[in-house]
Amino acid sequence: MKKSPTILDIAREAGVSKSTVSRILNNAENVSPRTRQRVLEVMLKYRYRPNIFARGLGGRRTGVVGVIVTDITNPFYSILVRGIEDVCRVYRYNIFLCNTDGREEEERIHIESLTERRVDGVILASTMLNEDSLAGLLERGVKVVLVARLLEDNSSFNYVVVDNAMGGYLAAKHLLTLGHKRIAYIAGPWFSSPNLDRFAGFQKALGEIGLGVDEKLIVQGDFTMESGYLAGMKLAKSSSPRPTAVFAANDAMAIGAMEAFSELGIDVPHEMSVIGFDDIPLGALRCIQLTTVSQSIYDQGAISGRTLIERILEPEKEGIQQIVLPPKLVVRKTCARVPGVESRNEGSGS
Amino acid sequence: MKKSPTILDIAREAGVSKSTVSRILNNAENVSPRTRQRVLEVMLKYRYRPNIFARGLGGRRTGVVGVIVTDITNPFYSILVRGIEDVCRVYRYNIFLCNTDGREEEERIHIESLTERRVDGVILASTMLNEDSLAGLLERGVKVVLVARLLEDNSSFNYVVVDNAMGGYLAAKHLLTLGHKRIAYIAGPWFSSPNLDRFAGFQKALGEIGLGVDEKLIVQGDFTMESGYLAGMKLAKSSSPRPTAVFAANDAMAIGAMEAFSELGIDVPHEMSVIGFDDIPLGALRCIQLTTVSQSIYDQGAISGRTLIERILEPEKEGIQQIVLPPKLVVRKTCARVPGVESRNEGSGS
DNA sequence: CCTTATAATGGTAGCGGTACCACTAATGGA
DNA sequence: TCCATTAGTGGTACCGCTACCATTATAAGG
Repeated sequence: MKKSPTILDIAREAGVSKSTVSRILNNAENVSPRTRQRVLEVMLKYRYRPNIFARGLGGRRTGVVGVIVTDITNPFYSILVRGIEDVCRVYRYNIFLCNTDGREEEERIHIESLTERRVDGVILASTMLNEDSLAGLLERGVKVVLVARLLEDNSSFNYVVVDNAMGGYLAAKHLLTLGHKRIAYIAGPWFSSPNLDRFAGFQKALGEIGLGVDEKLIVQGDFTMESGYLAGMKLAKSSSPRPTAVFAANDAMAIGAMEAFSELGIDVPHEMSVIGFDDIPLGALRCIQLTTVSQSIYDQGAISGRTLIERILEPEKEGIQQIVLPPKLVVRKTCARVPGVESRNEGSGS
Repeated sequence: MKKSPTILDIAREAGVSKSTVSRILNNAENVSPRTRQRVLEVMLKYRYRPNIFARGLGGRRTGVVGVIVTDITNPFYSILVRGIEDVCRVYRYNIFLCNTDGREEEERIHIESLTERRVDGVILASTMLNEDSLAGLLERGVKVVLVARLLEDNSSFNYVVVDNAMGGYLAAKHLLTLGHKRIAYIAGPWFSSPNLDRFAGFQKALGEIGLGVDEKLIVQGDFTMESGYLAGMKLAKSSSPRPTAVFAANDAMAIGAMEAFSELGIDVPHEMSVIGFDDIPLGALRCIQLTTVSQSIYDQGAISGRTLIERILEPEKEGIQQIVLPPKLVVRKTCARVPGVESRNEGSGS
């Protein structure tokens, strides 16, 4: 293993001083074209790359950000990360990828490690958020952007989210318009702000026509397809009378539930309407055709990446950026009108 | 923004020298328990974290590896990366994630950037591989592991792959056993070693019973679902007589093709058998039930991660590790016997 | 021709650690 | 009692780079 050449090696070989080479590395103006040319040739010859650790020692920016997600295997996160990576690449930023599996402890460890590695910023998309860790980051001047989740007190954080309450409202409204009254909710964890907000929107829509949420029709999930499957099973078997529609807090759970219904021979949409949230590509498959509330996942990633890098590159702009994107209803084929109900939004039908 | 405390701040506060603090940081033996205790308290109080750049200057290991994939959005890669991340976490290694979209140029840039950041190793899973970039890595002592792809001359590289030729053979054999004769192949890019090998295995199986591959039944794809869809369309419309079965070089393309067949009203499996390769979770959905050749993606990630870190941590072990995993046929519901053909593997049937 | 401004370069002190050597005080053996 | 040993420290020279100041060469102005 050859030792990497240093700035001194290059300087000697080119017959100049370290300073001159350093100037060229940093694109400084005051170097004669001839010297620059000669030094560049030597650099090329030795495949010289400046030692980033030596550079970083000066306390300048490191050109690295951390991205913390729950599980990259989940298409939601992989698309989000892709959006982030694409903008980072433009700015020549590298990203550290961290999976937490929703465990607060893992998240703490990752944040510590990222701090230690002196990242310029962190994008947080994981389910749990430990406010103490975040405080530590801010204290050290590390820029932070929350994406697709909120904290109780967001006042001091940059964030990018969809209007989850509105999304939940849209979903519920769609089902209500189709005449559904007994609507189940497959929930995500209750410490998750998207779940909370989607549920709030759902509840609001029901409330508007004087309907309450039946607690027996709320089934707990954790945003995974498996949990959706289990929830679907539970809903189909134990609740009587059976709900005519299900609003799942995300697409993965909606699809999981549909797996269960399919297994039990319950026809979607005619015996059971299903609506999800996220609009992951999977839902668009012909054999699924999931009606859902769309949030542009990639865009959220890209926007959060841009927000973060702007904050890093222009720290003098102190303003906090808080972006709320509008969700959109995507009607496909998993929701149908309740049999025997006229096309009215309200009223006692049946 | 507070300036981070340095080792000197801690030393002063604790009334000792830099050296002593450094010893404690590195768990050296010769420090009295009382001093250690006192210094640790000061560290805790100031939330001291050693500056990794200063540490790295000494030319020691950085605790970071790069992972280069084609597209993290592709479930194959996200599962692979997850496997890698999980073992890296155990060793407290961080990973830089890089997407290339299959572009050689992007890959070159990423490798350069990783070199600059002095990663200890790189795991390459991207479609293109630029041998010059690799040479640069090896030259600098950066450990390299190829995963799920090979080079023409692999002699000097660590790698982890499945036996793709065997997988292709298995797939073809399965279709032949069901009586298929006209079997189409939806190909990946031909510079991709998995595609090449899978095709070779496919060809071999056909050859064994005296069948050749009909060039008109080879349709070009690029491993994406969209390309599979297009290939399926082309196959269904233009080839006459239509093939009775399709072997797609990966699951994504197989599912894409099934989308096309579904759109055209071609029944899978009764009018068209489909077999894929990879065994991504999506294929196990009830509405897909794709018969496929399984390679344990997660394990390949985990094994390549372990291989890499072992190479990094024990550089004295010079041996090169080359691991070939066996593929496994997973029979689900997208392949059926050719109508009107008896249960014979060979012969002129019909 | 000398002075002064300017462009191009060299020299060197950090940045925050680690490694290694030097020193001190206490301990033990002769 | 004295010297050798050793555990526990402190001191300092790097690591490779940047920032800043000093120096030299060159050109312009009087």
